[in-house]
Amino acid sequence: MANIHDVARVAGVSISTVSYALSGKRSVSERTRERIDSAVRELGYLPNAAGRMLAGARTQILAVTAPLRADTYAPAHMAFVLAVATAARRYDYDILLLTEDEATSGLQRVTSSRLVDGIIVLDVAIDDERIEVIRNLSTPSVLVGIPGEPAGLTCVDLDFEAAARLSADTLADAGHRSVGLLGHPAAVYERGSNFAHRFRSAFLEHARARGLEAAFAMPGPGPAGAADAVDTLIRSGAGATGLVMHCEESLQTRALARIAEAGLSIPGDLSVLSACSSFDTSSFSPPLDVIPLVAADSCDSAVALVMAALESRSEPHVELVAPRFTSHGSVAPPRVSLPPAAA
Amino acid sequence: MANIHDVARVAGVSISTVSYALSGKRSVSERTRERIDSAVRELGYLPNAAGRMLAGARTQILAVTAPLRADTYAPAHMAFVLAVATAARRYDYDILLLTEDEATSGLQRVTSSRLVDGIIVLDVAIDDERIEVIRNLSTPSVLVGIPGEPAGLTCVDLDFEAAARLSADTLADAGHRSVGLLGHPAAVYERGSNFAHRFRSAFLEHARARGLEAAFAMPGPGPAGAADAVDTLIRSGAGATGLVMHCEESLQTRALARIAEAGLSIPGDLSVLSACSSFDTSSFSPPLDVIPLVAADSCDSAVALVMAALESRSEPHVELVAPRFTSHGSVAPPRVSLPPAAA
DNA sequence: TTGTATGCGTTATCAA
DNA sequence: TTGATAACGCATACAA
Repeated sequence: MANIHDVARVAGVSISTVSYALSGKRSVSERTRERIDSAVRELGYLPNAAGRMLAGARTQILAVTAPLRADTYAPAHMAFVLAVATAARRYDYDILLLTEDEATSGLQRVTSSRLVDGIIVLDVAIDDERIEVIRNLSTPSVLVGIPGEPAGLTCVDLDFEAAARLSADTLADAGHRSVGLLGHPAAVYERGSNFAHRFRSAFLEHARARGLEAAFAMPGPGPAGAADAVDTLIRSGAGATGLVMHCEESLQTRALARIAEAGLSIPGDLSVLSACSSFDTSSFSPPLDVIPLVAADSCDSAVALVMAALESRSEPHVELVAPRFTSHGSVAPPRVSLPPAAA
Repeated sequence: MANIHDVARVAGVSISTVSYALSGKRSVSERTRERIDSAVRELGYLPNAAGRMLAGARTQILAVTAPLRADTYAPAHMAFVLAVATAARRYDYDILLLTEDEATSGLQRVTSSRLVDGIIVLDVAIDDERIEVIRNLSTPSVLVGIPGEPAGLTCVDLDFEAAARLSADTLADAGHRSVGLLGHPAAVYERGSNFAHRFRSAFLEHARARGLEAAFAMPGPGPAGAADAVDTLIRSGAGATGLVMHCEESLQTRALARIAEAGLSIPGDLSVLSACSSFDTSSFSPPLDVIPLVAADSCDSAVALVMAALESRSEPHVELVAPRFTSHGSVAPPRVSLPPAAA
C-alpha cells in the first residue's frame, strides 16, 4: 500500500508538501498540486488512518450506542443507526457501533483509548445508565432523545410537545369537538422514555385549551388490546370523531383493523392521524395523515452538534426538531358538526 | 489522558516492560507486573488506539457492510449486525458500520486507509455488487450468505439444504404423506438471494425421495397473498397435512391466521414447521416448531474465520452451519394416517 | 528479567 | 512556495 513517502517521491516533492496539498492547509502552487494529484491517482494513495489519527489527534470515528431493548421497534432502531452513519459520512466520519451489553464499559473503552472523537447516544431512556457515564466524559456527546435530567447534556429530539399540539390543532381546525389519543402500552409510560409522557400531557392539555373533549387510552396486552382501546375512545364522552395514534406500527395496524371492523370509514366517520411515526403510513389502508418522526432530521442535527463541539466548545443544550404534518387524506371535518358541548 | 510513559514512570520501569506486561508477549516478574498493574489502575490507563494501530499493524476494527434493501426484514438485519459486534468483542475487536450507499466505495476506503483488519459482508445477494470488490481486496473478508459464484471467497451460512431436508424428515417421520411448502414471495426467488432456491429445491427433492407428495406455493402480493397460498397447499393433491413455512414473520403470521380461520387446529388437523426463521416462533399462537436461523451461529463463525485469516492464510471455502430443530408442539402425526398414495 | 532504540505514517512547526 | 524534522503513542528487535 502506497504511503505519503511514495507519493512525495513520485511527485518529486517533500512529504510535507504532499500533506499540505491534500489537506489544503497551506497554499501549494498549481503545478505542484497537479503533480501530487496525479501521483496520488497513479498510486491509489489514501492516507493511513492510524498515522492520521496519531498525528492529527482526530480519529474521524464516531461511536454510536444503540441498545436493543425488548420492546425496541427494530426498523426504527436501524433507521436511526443508518441515519447517523449517513450524516457522519458527510463530515468524513465513520461510525463504530457499540453493543448493548457493553453500553457503559464500551463508552469508557473507546473514549479512554481515544478511538473515537465523539459519541451519538440513541434511544435514550429516562433513567438511562449511559447518561452518567456520558456526563463524566470529556468526549463530545449528543443524545438523540431526552433523558429525565438533561442538564449539562446536549440532546436532540423531535419536539413531541409541538407535535402533540399540532395533532390537536389539526383535528380542532378540521372541526372536531371530541378527540381521542391512542397511546403506547402502559409499560412504555412506566419504564419511561419520556417522549410518551410529553406527548400525552401536551396533547390533552392543548386539546382542552382549544375547547375539545379529549380522552386517552392505552392498548392493553394481547392482540385485542389496541381494539379495546379504540372502542373505549370512540365511545367515551361525546364519542371521539378524531383519533390520534401515538404508538407502534403493529398497534396502529390493529387499531385500523378494529375501526374497519366497526364499520367506520376514514375519514368519513372518523378522522385519524398518526403521530411521531417512524414507519410509512402512506402504505396503510387507508393511508394515514402523519406527523413523522424522521430519523434523518434528528440524526443530522445530532451529528452536526458533535462536529460543532469538536471545533469549539458548544454549550450543552436541548435542540428540538420541529414537527411537520403530511396529509394523506385521513383527516376531514366530522360528518355531523355538533354544537359546542355546553354553549 | 495517561499514556504508556506515565505508566512506566509511576511503576518505575521502562515503557517496553509496560508494553510487554500488558500484551503478555514477554515474561515479566511477578513484582514488576504488580507494580505495573497498580499503576495502570491508578492512572486508568488504556493504550491509545492510534498508537497501537500504527505500531502493531492491527487496528482491532472490523468493517461490517449490511445493505438495507427494500425487502429487508429489519429485526433480522439488526440481529445479524449485533451478532457480529458481539462476536467481534470476544477478540477485542470493534465494528465499523458501512452504509449501503457506500457499499463498494466504503470498502475501498476503509481497506486502502488500513482502517480495518477485516470485513464481514452481511445479507449477500446472488449478484451482489460488493463481491467483485471483495475479490480484489487483500483484506480478509467473510461473507455471511452465499453468492451466485462463491469461488475464491470465504462464506458462512446456515445449511439451507440440510434445513430443508430436516424439515421434510421431521414431517415424514411424524407420519405425514403429503406436505406443503409456503415459500417467499416470487420477488425473492427472482431477485434472488440464493438461499430461497436452495431450500425449495432440497425440500421438494428430499420430500419426494422419502415418498411424500410435496407441493410448493408462494404468497402473492397483498394482504391475502399468504392466505391464498395456504389454501392452495392444503387443497392441493392429497391435501397437505404438514406445512413448512420458509418466509417472513408477517407472512407466517398471516398464514396462521388463515389456518385458524379455516377452523384447522395445529397440530391436530395440520402440522406446521417454521423453517430458517430469524424471529421468535415460540410466542406465536400456537407456538411453532422451528429450525431457527440463529444470527449468532453464522456470525460467530464468520468472525472466527476472519480472525483465522488474520493469523495465517486460511483457504477460501464455504462453511455451512448445521440446522437445529426445536419443538414447540406444532408437529404431530396426522389425524388420519392415510395409506401410501398408490400402494 | 529488563532497558534502549527504531519505526509505523501522518501532521505541523520551524526554517529557508 | 517548499523542505527538513520533531512529535504523536506504541510494539518490538536488539542489547544487556
